[in-house]
Amino acid sequence: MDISEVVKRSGVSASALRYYERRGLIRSLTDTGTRRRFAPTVLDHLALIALGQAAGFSLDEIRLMFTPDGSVALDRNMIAAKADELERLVKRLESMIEGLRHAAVCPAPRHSECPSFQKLLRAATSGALERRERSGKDEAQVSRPSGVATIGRRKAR
Amino acid sequence: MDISEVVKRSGVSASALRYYERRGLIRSLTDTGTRRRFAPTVLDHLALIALGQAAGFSLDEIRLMFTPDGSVALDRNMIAAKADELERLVKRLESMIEGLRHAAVCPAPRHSECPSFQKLLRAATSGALERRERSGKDEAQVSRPSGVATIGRRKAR
DNA sequence: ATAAAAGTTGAAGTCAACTTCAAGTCAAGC
DNA sequence: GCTTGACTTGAAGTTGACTTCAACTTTTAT
Repeated sequence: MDISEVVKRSGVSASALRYYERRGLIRSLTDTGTRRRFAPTVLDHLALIALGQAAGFSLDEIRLMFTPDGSVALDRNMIAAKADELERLVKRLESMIEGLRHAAVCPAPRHSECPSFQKLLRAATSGALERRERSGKDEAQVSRPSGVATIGRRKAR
Repeated sequence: MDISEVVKRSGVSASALRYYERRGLIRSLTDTGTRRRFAPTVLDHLALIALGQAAGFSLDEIRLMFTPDGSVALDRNMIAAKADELERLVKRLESMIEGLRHAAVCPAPRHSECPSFQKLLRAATSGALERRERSGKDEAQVSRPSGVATIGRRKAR
């Protein structure tokens, strides 16, 4: 398959494919300068990459999921750790959702006077809640996507 | 309070405080060149900023939560929309966790032969799962934090 | 045969939220 | 009065995952 075929079938952009190749996540059968040709298995690889990203793995971590010959070899401890991590994240998000929903209907004239809101604030500042990141521009949908909190404190220094 | 006092009490770094001030999220009583003095209410502001960040709002969005005079004025529709968004995210994360847990114990010699894993892959590639971001270095904990998927497709353009 | 479309490369740009740096200012203790 | 140490500023650097650009080369269609 040529690159445009892979783009069509995978939904991954050509520049991302080239980037993945440079980073060692996928391979193509190519002499430099000529056009890339991909084996059909690249689609499976891209699927695993997408899965890994959705689960919160970095590209470096995802690369470890492939053996040098290109087959899949998941580190089960790594996977389980990520699942645990996601679970903790979900718990925090759930209390966050509850708090936000309350804030949206709270009858108190000022949120600073509402006990539930105070509790939310304390949960956000003390304890485990931390930085988050967010993506760039999105398209013409009404509701905008966003990123989500990470766990764990950053070092001051 | 001077800046070091705010750093101590809030846990927010001095450079972040200056950054927030430049971005218009907090205010200080200062003639340029001299040292910043913060009113005690800055701590409440910082708490709200931390909450907003944990919920996935950008700094620009968080700025909208403050009126020009510095009091809090939450847009309830915005809050409710964010709660909905987090809820969708949680649902996706939950199926992701389930899939990961399965992958970690799956008896199939190759994941590509496991039907549950196939299903996970399909869920990750087709449909709503998208890019994610992740934070920088973290401290000496065993398990590493990470970011999480966002919703919504980016334009090919 | 040739023009346009599609592909190639390395380098630089993007985004958000900060951090780090360099160079200078100010304040407090001895 | 002078050395620290805390603070100030604007500018530039960081991170991850890409995208965009400029300048070419290669196919494909006419």
